[in-house]
Amino acid sequence: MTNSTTTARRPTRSRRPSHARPRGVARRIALLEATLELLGEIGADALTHRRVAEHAGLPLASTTYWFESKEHLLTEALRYAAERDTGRLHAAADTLIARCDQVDRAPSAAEIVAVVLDPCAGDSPDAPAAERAALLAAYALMLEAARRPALQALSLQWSDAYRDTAGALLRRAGSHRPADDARILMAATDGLLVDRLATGADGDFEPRTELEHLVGALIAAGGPR
Amino acid sequence: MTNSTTTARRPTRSRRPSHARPRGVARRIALLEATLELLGEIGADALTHRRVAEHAGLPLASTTYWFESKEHLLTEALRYAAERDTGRLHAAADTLIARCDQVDRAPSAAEIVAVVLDPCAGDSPDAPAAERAALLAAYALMLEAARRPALQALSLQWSDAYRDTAGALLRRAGSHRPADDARILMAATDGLLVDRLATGADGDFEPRTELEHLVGALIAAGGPR
DNA sequence: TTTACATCGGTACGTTTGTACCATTAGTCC
DNA sequence: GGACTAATGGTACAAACGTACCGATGTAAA
Repeated sequence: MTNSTTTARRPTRSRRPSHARPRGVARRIALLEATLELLGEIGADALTHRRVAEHAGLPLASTTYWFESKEHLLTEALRYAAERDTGRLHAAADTLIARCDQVDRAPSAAEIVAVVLDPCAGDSPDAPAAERAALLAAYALMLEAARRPALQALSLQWSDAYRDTAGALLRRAGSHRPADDARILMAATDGLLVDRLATGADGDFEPRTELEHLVGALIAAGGPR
Repeated sequence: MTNSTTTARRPTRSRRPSHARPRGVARRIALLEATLELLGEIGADALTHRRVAEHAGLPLASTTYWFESKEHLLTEALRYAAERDTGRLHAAADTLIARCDQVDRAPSAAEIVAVVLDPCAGDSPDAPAAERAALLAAYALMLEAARRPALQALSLQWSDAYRDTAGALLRRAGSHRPADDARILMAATDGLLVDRLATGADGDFEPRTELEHLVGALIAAGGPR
């Protein structure tokens, strides 16, 4: 809401203890998850301390106790989301690589796309809604990052991690320029998913199919030539 | 800000005259442009009536005179942006098609990418900053669209227009599945541009080059086979 | 010239916001 | 078990918000 310099009554003591206790850490995480869920459900401009606290089932003051400001809360939420997602991505990629190494074969386009799409798919029972919210939250934070240097560094890391992983898979699949191809694949993935959310075109096309075609085209390109 | 049901003092008479006068229309457009610029510069959650009015050099009341609510303002801003951009895109595409028809040749990958990238590039003197803001505004509205049906219909139109135009160009360039390829091209474009903004990786890669490679790969795919 | 309505800008109102404050309670270490 | 600090939750406040209101002013049709 940008209530910039409201009520500077005192020199703003620096909350944040040096030795957090387990229960406190759990609360902190609950707040981060509530932030991400709300970011996806109601959007960035409707996100308030009060709503985050309510969604997490915690008192209002817990938000400012664990995060110095709203900006700080957003930054930490992005960091949290990035770490969780890159973790999932790496795990999926490692599984695929192991499976391929076992029988000494290259990963197929479908397998690569499945890995890239995996962190979004989630494994919770209510996947569709959660997936939707997670995606929207991630993209909202990306947009915020364009304006805030602190977030920018985080999304650069996130983006690099995705690209490295996808690049490794593409190289094994025979891509002649894995780094570039990975960048294109990630960009197309994001674009397709956002388009689907923004237009509500749920049945009109299947990102997975489109991406498999793309991966096939990228790998084929530059090969025979 | 979501000040939902504030001050319902009276039955809210329905502003908006039936016959708008030229000066009024100009003001309305000034407000829409201010909205888009601010959306790109400061983000959705910092966008307020007051800031829009100030940015447009108009009194606060003009915002609520011309737009019933903040939601309405956002909706109209998206409509305005979509119309302006698809207009530019069509113009660029028509020019290219005419040029190709004259000497009976197919458009090159570079030319197609130039058309697709054109509406973003703008022609104003301060292109970089303006382009940046326009892009951010567009993507912010896309994200909003995922939650509001009114915006969803608009972004579907926007997306379709882009896809039709790009598809027509790709077909002429020899694509065997122009509709799908166009969708991928648009998605990759959006993804690359957003990534560049979000990560601040300004010199690390050139979307234009990446996209030209992509178009080449898409056209080649399915051809010889 | 009158009439009707579009437009304008200043202002007011009640709500919601971000954040500070502070009296407690609950762990943890000596 | 006393002392220290982390953690908690209720409350307070001023700023900023969305939006309503209204008298003044412009302008096209009658």
